[in-house]
Amino acid sequence: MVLPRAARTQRRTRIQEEKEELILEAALDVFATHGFRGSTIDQIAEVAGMSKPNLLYYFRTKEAMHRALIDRVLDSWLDPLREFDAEGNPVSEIRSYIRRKLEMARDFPRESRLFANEILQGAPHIEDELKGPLKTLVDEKAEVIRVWAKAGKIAKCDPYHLIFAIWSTTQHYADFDVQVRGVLGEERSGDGRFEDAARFLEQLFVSGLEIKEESA
Amino acid sequence: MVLPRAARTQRRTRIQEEKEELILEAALDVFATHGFRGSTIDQIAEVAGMSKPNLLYYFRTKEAMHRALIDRVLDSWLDPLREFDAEGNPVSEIRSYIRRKLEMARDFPRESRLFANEILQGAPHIEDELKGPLKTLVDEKAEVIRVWAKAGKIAKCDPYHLIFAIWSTTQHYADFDVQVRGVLGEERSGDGRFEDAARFLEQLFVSGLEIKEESA
DNA sequence: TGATAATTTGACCGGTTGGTAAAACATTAC
DNA sequence: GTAATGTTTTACCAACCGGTCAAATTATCA
Repeated sequence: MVLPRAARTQRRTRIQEEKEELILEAALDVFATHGFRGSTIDQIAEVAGMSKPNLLYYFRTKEAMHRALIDRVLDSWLDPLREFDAEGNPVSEIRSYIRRKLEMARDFPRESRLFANEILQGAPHIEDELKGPLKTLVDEKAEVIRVWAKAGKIAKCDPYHLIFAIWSTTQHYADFDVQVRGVLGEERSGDGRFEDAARFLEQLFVSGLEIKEESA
Repeated sequence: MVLPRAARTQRRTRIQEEKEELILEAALDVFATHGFRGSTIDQIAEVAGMSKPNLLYYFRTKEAMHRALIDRVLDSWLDPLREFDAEGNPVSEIRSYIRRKLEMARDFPRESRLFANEILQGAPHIEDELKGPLKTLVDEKAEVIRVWAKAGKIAKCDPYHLIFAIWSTTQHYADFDVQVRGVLGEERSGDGRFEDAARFLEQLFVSGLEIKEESA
């Protein structure tokens, strides 16, 4: 008997495990480059190498696929920010946060674009996550930064906008990759651009947040 | 007699002028929030308040509409960078470039999202512009920055990545607006966030590019 | 005013879209 | 091995998509 996916309560088959993995991998490809509305189930099915109805056997709707993908990716996407350590040295914490975010942009550009597409289009599917878990996490880390600034360990600045700046500058290399490579030209479009970016951004943020001795 | 749009060689009617304006306005709305593939002609027609065939009387295809929009917007989008003055004071040039870009993010978020969508999805319609006029302009301004750095007027840095950083941090407030407002919360989602952002970014880039006296 | 050209509309078309039904096929448990 | 369950496919549907057509309507101007 064929049970609708949602009704299957527990115990997933080996095949289920494998195929769902395969599908989400394909879905990431497609959603990341075309956004939700611009993607078609047929397209995902083709990338996954299976028929559309077969795909719909594992995820009953396009929405369900997208949901599953977001859920899986969002968590790991926030890991670098979670690792941000209140006890650590402020400058090196910020420096390594930048580096980690840049590594993610380099190694997981599709994940970055998945969110970028989603947020650009008004975040219709992840509004709750934005205002919930994400906001909570950012609030927490912003407080850490605020305390650092107050204690005179880094320059006074708005911690939220600092976080936004780190997000935008690093994710830029994933989301706007075509533009970056287009502008840099063929010669500079190798992986070296990430090292150059890391060097520049670390310099920018580290000197940019240094304490200015106004009254010593 | 009804002439196909492309065959009309010159002399546009008042109505043509008005309607084309109306359509491009509506198209900007729709393309900016859904991307090219995610947008439908019906949708644009509805926003423009006219029937689909009527809309197609002015622009014969969806592509033509998108093309016209890109052409109209791209030029003005690059104005702030063009104003970047080699003769001016480096710090104040950079500062006012940031401010102008931030003003555009505030006043023309749809235009920003139109490009963001396009580039995010691989820039299928503007690849030539990226590698042509845009690259040329950036090359030119990057050279200006390089000379400034060489002359010791600002810190040594990769000018291309500096430009990318300014683009990404400022456009972030247009492209990722939902996220920014979600994270800042209701209280801080007023227009004040742009002033806060301006203050932070000017501080970041100005101190970040200050000369460090290593050997005086 | 009337002729002429410009604009607008409703009906329509072939292809694509998200999704379904049912039967064929494969796998597993006993 | 066989029965039960899990998986895949073929055929299909209604809604939507980009776009066409011809007729109806409106604006322009001699």
